[in-house]
Amino acid sequence: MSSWQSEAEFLEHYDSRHYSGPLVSVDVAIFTLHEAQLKVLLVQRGEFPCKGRWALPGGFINMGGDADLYATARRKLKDKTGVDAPLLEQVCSLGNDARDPRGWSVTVLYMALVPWAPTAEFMESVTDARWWPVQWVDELAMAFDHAALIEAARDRLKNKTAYTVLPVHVLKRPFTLTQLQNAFELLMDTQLEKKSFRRRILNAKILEEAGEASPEGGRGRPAALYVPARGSEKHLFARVFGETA
Amino acid sequence: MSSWQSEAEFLEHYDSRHYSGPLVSVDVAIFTLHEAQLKVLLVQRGEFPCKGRWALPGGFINMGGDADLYATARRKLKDKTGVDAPLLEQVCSLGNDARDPRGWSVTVLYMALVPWAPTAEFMESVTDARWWPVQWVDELAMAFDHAALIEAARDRLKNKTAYTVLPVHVLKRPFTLTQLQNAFELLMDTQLEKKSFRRRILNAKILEEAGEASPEGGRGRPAALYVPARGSEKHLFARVFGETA
DNA sequence: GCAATAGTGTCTTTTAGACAGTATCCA
DNA sequence: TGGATACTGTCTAAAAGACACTATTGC
Repeated sequence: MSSWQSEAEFLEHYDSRHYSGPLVSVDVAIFTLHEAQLKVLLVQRGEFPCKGRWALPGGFINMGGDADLYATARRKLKDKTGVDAPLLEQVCSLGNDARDPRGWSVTVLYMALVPWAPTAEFMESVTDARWWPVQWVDELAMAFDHAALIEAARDRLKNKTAYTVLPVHVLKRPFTLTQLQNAFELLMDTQLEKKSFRRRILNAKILEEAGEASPEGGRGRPAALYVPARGSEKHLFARVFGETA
Repeated sequence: MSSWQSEAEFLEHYDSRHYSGPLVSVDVAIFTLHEAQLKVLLVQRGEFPCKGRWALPGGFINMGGDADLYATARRKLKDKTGVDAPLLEQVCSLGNDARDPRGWSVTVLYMALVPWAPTAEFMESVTDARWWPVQWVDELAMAFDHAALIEAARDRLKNKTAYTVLPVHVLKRPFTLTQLQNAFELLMDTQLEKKSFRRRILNAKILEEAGEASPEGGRGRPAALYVPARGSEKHLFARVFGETA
């Protein structure tokens, strides 16, 4: 093809404007728990294409300011929730020539888990964004293939909850084991045995005691409070949970 | 920003050439088993940048011909191995402003597993590609961040082998349980108990008997032969294997 | 018979499921 | 005392680890 003698010479003559590739965006499925429901943050698009429809927070990479894909995702998360470094991880990438009317486009999908409380105040200042129960997504007019993206993130969430302690990230700390079990149940969309749950979590030594609290309704025995121990995010159970094989 | 009245009008005036995003490529880490070693397919780059260095098969999306990212990956796989539809799945995407000297670039990484035999003949016609034992990758002059990509794919391979029957994809069919166990051990880089292995695989009912064969060395008791049953790729074990917790 | 490979019996250990039981709070 | 919530005891079941054992072949 070309006949440059060195990489330096090649790069000197390389002009990235001659490259025309697909559109690239980063989208973030941000989940939280509120009012005993799993909710996802959606923004109503103010511009074409898909103006007026609901979409995941996301957009193009800022090639000047974003050091990497994770930085783009983190920026999007902070823009909409005000929250910084909770759980934020890549789910997958999706690209084809049909998902965006502007042409071949690729999105890198991230998912985030945040406790609801710290976002509440900030969210009031973000007029175009709101939390929707995930079950309602089917009913909404969704932009692009974002309904499918949410499902992909939702699946990952469900799967990972079965062998990690991912749900600690949607609770404000400290929390009780009952609250944690509720979080697990909502993320996995299934009921769990109380005894099995507590045995599993406590035996793994991934929580630290942090006092005790009176029960939510005011009535009942006070519950022990916990915070995640250092490194608990990395704990992998050898066996998945909640399968009545 | 703009003031188009309808999506059709917006699209009519949209010119994708005004968009300047990151370079996007798809790279495929293709693994096989040969001579009792896990090997990865690398090609020696003939062009700048990184001319002369070893790289994963990959390149830009053909926006005219590739329907989606998977199609691009599949094309790359077929170009280099002649093999079509074995195991091919997305691992992750990696993007930053440092991995390619041409500027901000994103790669979508796939991994593939193929039996060695069907690739052998085709590979002779592909002069710039060869199988390298994965342990040797550290010693090679690798292009871009491809050493890191290989490690990411390798990690995924190891993890998934612990709760699926992924390794069936690197064996030519039919195979014996001993061959399958060897494949598991090479992909997981650990030793497995024979009895536990056989119990796990056979109880899961994911293999079908397919006659028997005389042992490889000519000596010894003949072994039962198996092929994967339909749907076996989707089988998920509830417990990871090979952990002496 | 021996070497080599294939395959089994069986005991222990770990951890989840089931579910009834006890503990501690408020009114 | 009773209702509500938190927490435990304990039996069973499933599946992995360990490892010695038997089975079938070629020489």
